[in-house]
Amino acid sequence: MFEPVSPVRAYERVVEQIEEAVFAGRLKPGSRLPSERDLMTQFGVSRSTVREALRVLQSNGMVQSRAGDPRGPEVLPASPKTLRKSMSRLVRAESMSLAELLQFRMLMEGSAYQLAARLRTDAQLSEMEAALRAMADATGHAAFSDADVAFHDAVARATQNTLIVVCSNVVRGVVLDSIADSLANATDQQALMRAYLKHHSDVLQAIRDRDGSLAAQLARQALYDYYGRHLSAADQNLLATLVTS
Amino acid sequence: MFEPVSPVRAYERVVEQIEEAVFAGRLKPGSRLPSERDLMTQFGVSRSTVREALRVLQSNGMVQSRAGDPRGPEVLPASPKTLRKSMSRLVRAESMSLAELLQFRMLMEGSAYQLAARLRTDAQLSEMEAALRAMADATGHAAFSDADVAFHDAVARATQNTLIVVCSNVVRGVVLDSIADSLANATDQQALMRAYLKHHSDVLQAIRDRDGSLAAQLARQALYDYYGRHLSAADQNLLATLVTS
DNA sequence: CAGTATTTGTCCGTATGTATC
DNA sequence: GGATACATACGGACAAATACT
Repeated sequence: MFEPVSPVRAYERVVEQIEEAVFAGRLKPGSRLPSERDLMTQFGVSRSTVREALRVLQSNGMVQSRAGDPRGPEVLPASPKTLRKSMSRLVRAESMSLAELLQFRMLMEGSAYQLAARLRTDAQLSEMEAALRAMADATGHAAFSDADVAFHDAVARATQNTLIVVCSNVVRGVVLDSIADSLANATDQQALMRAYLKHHSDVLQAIRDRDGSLAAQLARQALYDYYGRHLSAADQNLLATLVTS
Repeated sequence: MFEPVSPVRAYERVVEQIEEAVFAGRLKPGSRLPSERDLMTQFGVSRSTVREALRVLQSNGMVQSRAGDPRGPEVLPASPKTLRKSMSRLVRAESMSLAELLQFRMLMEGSAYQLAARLRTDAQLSEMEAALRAMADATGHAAFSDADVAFHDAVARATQNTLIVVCSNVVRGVVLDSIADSLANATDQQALMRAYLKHHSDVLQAIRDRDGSLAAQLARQALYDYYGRHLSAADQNLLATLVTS
């Protein structure tokens, strides 16, 4: 019948009002909020309350205040930064297994590559080719990994879907965090890198030909070959069936 | 040669330390933080600084303080609530379109249904059948929607992948947030619900038969038919090609 | 059940470092 | 370089809310 009520703090109402003004467009990105002292009088609350509200808004990536700036706190444009932060937090807290992460990444990147093969522009194709050359020219593992990130990022951007870009980015980062040391200490590192490079070259050709299904399958295969060794036999079998799906 | 430095506020360092303790498992969900006065002395900062840090942690869903509780702020378990909040924010700020959201959901649920068709147990199949019956028996829109959620959740759980469960849940919630009013005010609501129910029945049969590809395609088709009307013609064309992929 | 002690929520005042004009 | 206004951080204070005895 009735809903339980929770007391609404003063700082929360300040947050709500400023949030609402931003969403309604009355406060555009780049514009400035009144100073903390002005906000005190406008909201009729103390300085501490205003500050707590500003800290919350800052933590959510909506405003940014700098000490001594007479123009007041800046209203920031919406960005997926906080989305990435909260997703990373969740992944870390849930302590998900590497198999789950890798499975998710195979599904996600498979879809991403399929879309990218259809929607990519010539300029984006050039970006991917440049990243692939950087991978081939890379001497150390760090440079190779950076170029790899650039390649995947170019593909994700080609999908023109913010969520795919962010999710791919986050999951890739978490996977790397989990087994970065294993990769760096691999005995047959050179052979792995060559095989990985070959995979990317094949994928790129599929994207060039706008063959989405092939690109998706090759992308899943590359992930499986590169990371699958770190899984149990049972998990390897499960993921192997995903490659050709 | 040198990296640019940005001043690190006192409250941020407090946040970092508490966050790190939670991630490292030294602070488990349900346990209590020291009182604000104890935190003052432990961190060597003023009470305002401690409070700003606690507000940030509370905004991120990691702790919860209640006025007058001598046990101190409670450490909360990880929850996808903030993930959903930040994603909704991006949509409201119009830096992410409904088309992107729906596209992502079609990819995600397609993969989920494919996996679920392979991995589902008989018990999970029974859950889905029960949810489908609840949808058929539902009188109002609210009950119908609740049963729909239960159905999708049972499918997501059948994948045995936490990330898929969470992401599906979050994206579904954000989509509903965006167009809940449009759905509730639809003139041909009854017809929509009947068509939606028929789709689910077909999908369930595919899951029963362990036909992953068919289940995935039917799931994408259901989403397109149910939500596609809210998109522009160009976006509809793009998503239509996704259905049969 | 009531009293008490503790904690949070909020306010005020002040000192200090900083960015802009 | 100086003046001004700002954010940062500190300390003290009181009322409301909560838990425990």
